Amino acid sequence: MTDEAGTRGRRGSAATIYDVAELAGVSPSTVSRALSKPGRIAASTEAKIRAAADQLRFRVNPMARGLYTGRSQTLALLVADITNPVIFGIVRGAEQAASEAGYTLVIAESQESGEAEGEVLRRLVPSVDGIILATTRLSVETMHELVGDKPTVLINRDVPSIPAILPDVEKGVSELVEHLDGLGHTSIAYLAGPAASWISDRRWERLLEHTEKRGIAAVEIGPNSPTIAGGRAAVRRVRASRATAVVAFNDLLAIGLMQQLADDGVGVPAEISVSGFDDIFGSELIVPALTTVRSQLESAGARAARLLISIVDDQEPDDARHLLETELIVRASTGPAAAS
Amino acid sequence: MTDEAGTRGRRGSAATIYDVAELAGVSPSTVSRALSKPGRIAASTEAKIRAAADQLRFRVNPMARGLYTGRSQTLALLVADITNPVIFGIVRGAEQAASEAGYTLVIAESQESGEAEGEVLRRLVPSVDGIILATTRLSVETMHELVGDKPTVLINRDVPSIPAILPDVEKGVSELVEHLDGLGHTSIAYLAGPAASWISDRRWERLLEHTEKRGIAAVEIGPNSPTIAGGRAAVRRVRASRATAVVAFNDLLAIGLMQQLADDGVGVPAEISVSGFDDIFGSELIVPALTTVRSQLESAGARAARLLISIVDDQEPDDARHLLETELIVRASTGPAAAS
DNA sequence: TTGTATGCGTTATCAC
DNA sequence: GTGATAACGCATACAA
Repeated sequence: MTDEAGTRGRRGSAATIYDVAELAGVSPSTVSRALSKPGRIAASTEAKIRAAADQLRFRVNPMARGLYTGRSQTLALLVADITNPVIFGIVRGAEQAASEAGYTLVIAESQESGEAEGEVLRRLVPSVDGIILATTRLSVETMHELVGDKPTVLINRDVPSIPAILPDVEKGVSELVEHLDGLGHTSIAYLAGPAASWISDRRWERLLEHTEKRGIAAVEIGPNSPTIAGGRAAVRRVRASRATAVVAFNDLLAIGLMQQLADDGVGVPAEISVSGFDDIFGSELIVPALTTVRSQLESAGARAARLLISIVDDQEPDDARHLLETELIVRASTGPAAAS
Repeated sequence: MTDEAGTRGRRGSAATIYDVAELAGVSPSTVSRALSKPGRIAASTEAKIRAAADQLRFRVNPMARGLYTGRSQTLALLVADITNPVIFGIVRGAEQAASEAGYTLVIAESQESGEAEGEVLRRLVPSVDGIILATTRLSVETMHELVGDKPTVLINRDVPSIPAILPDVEKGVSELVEHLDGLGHTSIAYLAGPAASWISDRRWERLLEHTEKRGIAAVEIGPNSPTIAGGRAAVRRVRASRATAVVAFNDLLAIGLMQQLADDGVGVPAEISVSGFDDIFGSELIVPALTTVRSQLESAGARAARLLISIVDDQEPDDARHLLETELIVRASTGPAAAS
């Protein structure tokens, strides 16, 4: 057993099936079969081939395989902002599901910019087998133009004819409104997300529905950048609205708002109640801890990846358009309405 | 100008340079040249070719190109835990630097497990041009065996003969010890990170150096899982040590410790001072806000990517082993030593 | 400047 | 069960 397993083909390049074939004394096509299919080959020669492959440290060249098969075993996940904690769950879930199925996940970020998103997508599309678009800002036409007929799954956005993983906004929002109603609030301000955010519109719609039903006043303030800075910037309009409770599009906005309120000496929840969406890392750290509507982001990522893979592999997509449950997490940032 | 730009080669597959060549009335190699090189071709034919390519929505097949060139224009970044906020900066910096240089970044996670890390790496290595290993747990031998001669850059770990981006622990730690000394602390506990963490050892070493110099007692407690749960679990040993100040390996540990101390009714910083490393999102949200040593993680990611690309492209690696500055951020979790 | 021929490493189709 | 051969799409060496 020679120690120099690095006896590669020529130069310093990696071993190919030709090298393995030569060492094992068989033909290259037999090597290919032995390493792809399990038992469609004589056990003895398969053993020889495996030994030779090990000795040469053979690894199949993904590009050669991909050129022939037309598949890269790679999926793309496009998100607006990697540093937004909401994304974690999605990323981790998608990454795990992808790698369990033997796929590699490429994560790309559009930096909250529609143009950048198009650019990134254009570059990525040719080299992946499928695409997950999380909270995209793209118009429907642009989306279709860019992805073409490449399998695509959406997260947090509903476009006809494109499979999607969507939250069941309904349950969480109804619980939230019920909670605020129970605390005596009669006027709620909704701090909206970005202008093109499908999910922000859905949240607002549901909120409006439930406040109407309960005879609570509701006003939409926005659009806002879905960041801490965005929340801080919105404080003036929030206070001007005289609402006794704020529902922010996401936790980042809510946290920014609370920080600025604290700086301004406004008590939360004594003078104004604040709540958000997503239950990000940090929401239970802040003081007062944030009341929020949690979505199952981790399953969203995993489900999106599994759904995409089933489409790519031409299987029966079993759980398309299944909704993700949401639930209210009550913490300390919401309290009884201030007597006005 | 026909509207059906989708007139592809055969079936529904994408257009190739052959299709473009036919439409433009030139040879495939001319198409290849026109689209790779800028001006090494007659302007008139180049225009024709571009028009044809646009009409057919031609996109070069990355696998065909890669098969020939041996390059995938892809880099891998391996991290222990995507959901750890420390990683954000690294990921974002690396992603930006990579995509600026025309590279795609694949982010993979080892879930804090050495075995998983090896597995992931084994799968990724053949399909990327280079690798960034952030806070790896792998042994030096395993690392060499897995990456082979593939260009590699380390973050937060120093291994002879492998380029690395390292923090200058010195400055931050000396400032921290000086700060604690100034507050009258005479006994410090270091809450260590995982057993195989190079960076945890460096922090402890430096800490020891500076406490010795100042005549302060120091004790290492650990190893600990670098998570909130790890911090909570360590509280008993921390209190048993009777140290008046704790320096945690990272902010997550520090936060967990503070949460458990709060649950136990121990005042921070009144009874014990707590500090961490990294200045993650959440550290200024918690109450009391966490005193911490910040590293420039975003530049670490970007620098690692740029360094790796310069190696892959065979350029002069200009800033190898340049250290990243660290600085102390004083917040509310550290205060005067309790009278014992 | 442009066209022709060849090879990158793999898989699938066809003989044997 | 195994070997020869063509094809995947692109980029280069060489010829024209």
